[in-house]
Order: sequence, then C-alpha cells, then structure tokens
Amino acid sequence: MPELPEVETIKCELEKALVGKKITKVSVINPKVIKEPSAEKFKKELAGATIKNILRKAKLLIVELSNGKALAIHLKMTGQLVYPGKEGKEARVVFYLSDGKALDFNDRRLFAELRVVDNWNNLKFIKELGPEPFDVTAEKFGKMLKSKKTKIKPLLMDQTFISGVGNLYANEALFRSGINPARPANSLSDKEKENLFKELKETLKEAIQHKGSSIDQYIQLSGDPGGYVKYHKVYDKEGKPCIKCKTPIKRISLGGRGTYFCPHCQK
DNA sequence: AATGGGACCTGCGCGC
DNA sequence: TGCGCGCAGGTCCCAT
Repeated sequence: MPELPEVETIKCELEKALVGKKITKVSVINPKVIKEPSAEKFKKELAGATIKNILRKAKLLIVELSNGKALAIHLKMTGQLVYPGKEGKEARVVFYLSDGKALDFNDRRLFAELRVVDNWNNLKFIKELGPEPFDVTAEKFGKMLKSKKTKIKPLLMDQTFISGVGNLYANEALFRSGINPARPANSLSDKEKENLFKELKETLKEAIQHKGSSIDQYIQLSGDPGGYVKYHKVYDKEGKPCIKCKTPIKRISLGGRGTYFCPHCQK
C-alpha cells in the first residue's frame, strides 16, 4: 500500500502525536503480523516503554523506545496506523498509551510485519536497502543505471537499487519523464536519466505535500485520506485519455505488477 | 543476471 | 442476488 510519501506522512504525524508518551499496554488481536520476537515477548518488551523518536527508512517505520529497543513497522500493502484508535474489525494490534488513547494497527491482508528489535540497523531489510532518491545526485543516479540491463520500471521498484519507490510512483515518474516503462535501464540517454531523476523526486515531493495517495487502504494517522490521487496521471487509468495527447492509457504487466503508460508519449 | 511465477492474505468491483 | 474471476501502494523465494 504505502510508498515513501505515505510512510513519510505517517511518520511526521506519529512524531507529533506520540513522542514522549508511554505505551502502557499492548493488545495483540492477530499474532500473524508479529514477526519477532513471540507475541508474548513483543507485548512485554513494549509495555512500560516511552516513545523517544520516530524514524522512516524507505517504507519502514521505526519507533525508538526508552528501553533501547525499537519497534519496526512495515505496512506492506494494507497496513494502517490510526490514532486515536477506533479498534475496528481490521485492528490486529492495539497500543494503549499514557494519554488514555489507543493507537490502532490495522491490516486487512495480514502482510504487514511488526518487530521489536535491539538494533534496527541490523535488520536484513535495512542492510540491503539502496539509497533513497533524495540521497543521491543526478550524476550518481545516472551511473547507477548504466550497468543495469533490466527494465527501468521494475528497477525503480527494486528496494536494493533505490529505496522508497513503489508501483504507483514508478508509473507516475516514468509518465512525467516520457519514458516507456519497459525500456532497458542502460538504454536511457543522459538527458532521459536526468529528467527521470528530476521527475521522480518531484513526484515524491508533491505527494508528500498532499499527504500521500489514498487509493484503497492508505489513510493518514487521523484516518483522513491523502489528497494526491487527483494528481495521478496514469496509475489505474487504463483506457482513459492521456492528459497530453488523448491516446488511451495502456495497462501491461511488468514484473507481475500493473503498469500504466501512454504508448504515444512514453518512448 | 534477469525474468516469471507463485506465495503470503482479505475483500472489492466487475461481468454473467 | 449470487458466484467466480481478476485485481490490489510490497516483498520474498524458487525455477528457468
């Protein structure tokens, strides 16, 4: 579900809402989402801990705690954090806080992953993460693409290559830079690489400003939807006219993921 | 090395 | 109204 802009939105809101508060109790409704340690230990290690700091690494949220441990949350496709919580039917874990309110962790499809760890830097997912688009220069980005024969769109979504970008924003950035998603990465000209890099960062930045894209499950911490959907130009728009040339937007499958593009504008 | 497929799950919208 | 199918902002694992 959420990509960098959505997770960044939640991160900022969690920061405002939760830092300095204590977790008084944790209720695990479906232990499936807890990957480590056991659900029992998970509850024990969180109860009584104060929330010190909230971080985001690509699409992963990290809640640093006063006891030196950290709660790592990957929302995957349908994870949601809602505060104050309502404990609806998709609530899988509920964190009760010292302010008398609850933070709900909802997850329809049970793909999400919650962990309490001693050192989040040691998580395999973290260690293998490539840089975020905001952490490299256009020059570096261009060099990274040079040795890659793989199709550009799946490459943008490869978290070990560049992190934080998912299906939605990969589609949008490629449309905005006029590049066909199936092009081999190393076939892009210097100009195209530079343009793609610029549009990728712009797209993410705009999405953050509008607090993310609520298509299906993503919502802000408050439960409100993010406002960026109305700015999408290709994602989920199969058959609709391209905003530039009116050619119907095409949907193909690349790397098993729905891929939307304008066959006329994206060469 | 790269690509495709399936797995993990639940639930929605569509066509019949 | 109901059923079956395809689809979903992610990631991991296996086969070719």
